[in-house]
Amino acid sequence: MSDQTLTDRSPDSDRAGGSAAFSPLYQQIKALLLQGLDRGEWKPGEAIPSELELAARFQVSQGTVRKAIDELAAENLLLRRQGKGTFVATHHEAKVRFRFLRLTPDDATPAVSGSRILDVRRLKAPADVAALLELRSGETVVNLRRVLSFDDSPTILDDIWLPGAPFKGLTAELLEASRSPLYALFESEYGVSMVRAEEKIKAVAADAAQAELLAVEVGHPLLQVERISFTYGDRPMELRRGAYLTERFHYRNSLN
Amino acid sequence: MSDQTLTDRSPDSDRAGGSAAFSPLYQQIKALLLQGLDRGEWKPGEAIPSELELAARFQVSQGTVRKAIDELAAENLLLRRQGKGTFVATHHEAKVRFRFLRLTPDDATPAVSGSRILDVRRLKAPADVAALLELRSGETVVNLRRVLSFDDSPTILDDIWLPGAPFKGLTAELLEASRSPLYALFESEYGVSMVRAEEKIKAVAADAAQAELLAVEVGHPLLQVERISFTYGDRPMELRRGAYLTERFHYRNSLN
DNA sequence: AAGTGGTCTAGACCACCGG
DNA sequence: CGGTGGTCTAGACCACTTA
Repeated sequence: MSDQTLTDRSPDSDRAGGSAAFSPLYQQIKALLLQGLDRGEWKPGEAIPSELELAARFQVSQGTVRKAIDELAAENLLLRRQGKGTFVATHHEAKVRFRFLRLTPDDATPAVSGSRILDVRRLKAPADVAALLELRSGETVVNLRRVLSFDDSPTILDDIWLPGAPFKGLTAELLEASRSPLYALFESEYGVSMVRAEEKIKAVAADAAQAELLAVEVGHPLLQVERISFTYGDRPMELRRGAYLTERFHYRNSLN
Repeated sequence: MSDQTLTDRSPDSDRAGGSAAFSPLYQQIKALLLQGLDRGEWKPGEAIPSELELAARFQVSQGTVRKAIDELAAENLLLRRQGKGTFVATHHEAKVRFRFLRLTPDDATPAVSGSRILDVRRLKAPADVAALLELRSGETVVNLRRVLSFDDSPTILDDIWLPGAPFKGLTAELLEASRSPLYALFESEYGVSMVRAEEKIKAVAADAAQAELLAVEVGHPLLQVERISFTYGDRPMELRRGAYLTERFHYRNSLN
């Protein structure tokens, strides 16, 4: 957060000029904060500077900084805590986990969960994966497959693809040693913060491989969830293809 | 919007008292606006009074009204249009329709859609339906079933339950005569605005009835979507059980 | 008591829309 | 041109946390 290149707002500049694209000050502040987050100036879980300090730094009023932070907080990139400060969102919290895992038990019984890694491989990205992750075809990716169980019954089959460069040194051992959720691991081990995701959902019939791993017959209906997760600059950083068993679980969603 | 019962904010009142629940002024304004919307003071598509007028009416500053409206706009109850005014959200708009229908063609080809009403009945609410619609068991409900087709292939099977009282006089003829989406009809004919919904999604196997209507074999995987829609006071006003064919469509979702 | 975010005000000015 | 929402400021005061 060194150089601050706010658009000149004197009467002769863009604001009064008319034709140039008009960008409010608070949007420029927001962009600067985003840059700071992206380059890791403040790490997940840490506090960013106070509103007054940022206002002084950017030479604007507290209200303008406030509006920028408001938007970032609404997007769940920042977390405000009255009396304490404003903090960078992190996946190292129980409540945040259900923001991305929408599968919920039909009855509210909390379930014991377990993860079993099937394999972790590095390979050249298949064309479809490369396209979705915005990689050049032939670039290295990490492919990770696992089974998630609840109360000892296998429920989720995940086929996860990650760009190779940011995830150097990701091994099965490392994954098995970690007890935190995957996105928390990505955050603390690789500095990759997942901020937003898009999902496409279908109902499909289980193929032979899926049927065996989930202990159902071939043809059994499965919820197929394809997710692309993004970091700060809307840069795709994970492709995840999941197959969910939905006998005792459902995918919940809110429409606003 | 007649009586305005804002909490006294003098030094001796709740704000300084300490123990009473503290509610910011703008939240009280928001609640008043919500009341006005609920009682139909301003109809969907109409403009609400300007910020300055509301500020004068409620004896607060424009900024405070603004913050109340900001939240209602964020929840999609109101729509701000610079230079024109603030409008009550309505389902009579193409863009709003895809806020509740999350099924999207895999390739972006726009599809011609058609609706066929199977039947419309009035009956005493089954126990599960009554519970979800927060009705006393035995109260009358309207049950409506239909098939939605895209490009002439049946794709969505809807089983819709509505509380009988607000939807008096709903008939198959009326539905078939209308070319607007269901929620738009509810709005203009029955004064019921759907504002928010919760969905629970599973993958299931088609039963005999579903298989025939959707022209697939029994056992074919279907996306089963149970939706409860709410009006202004978070009052449930529709239970919808849908079965979606997802060969050429998918359910899209964004995780923030 | 000091420092943080949260509320509220009053006023100025800008961007956009319509007559 | 007047009216609308949108931005920005400066300042006061409140609520909450920590020490």
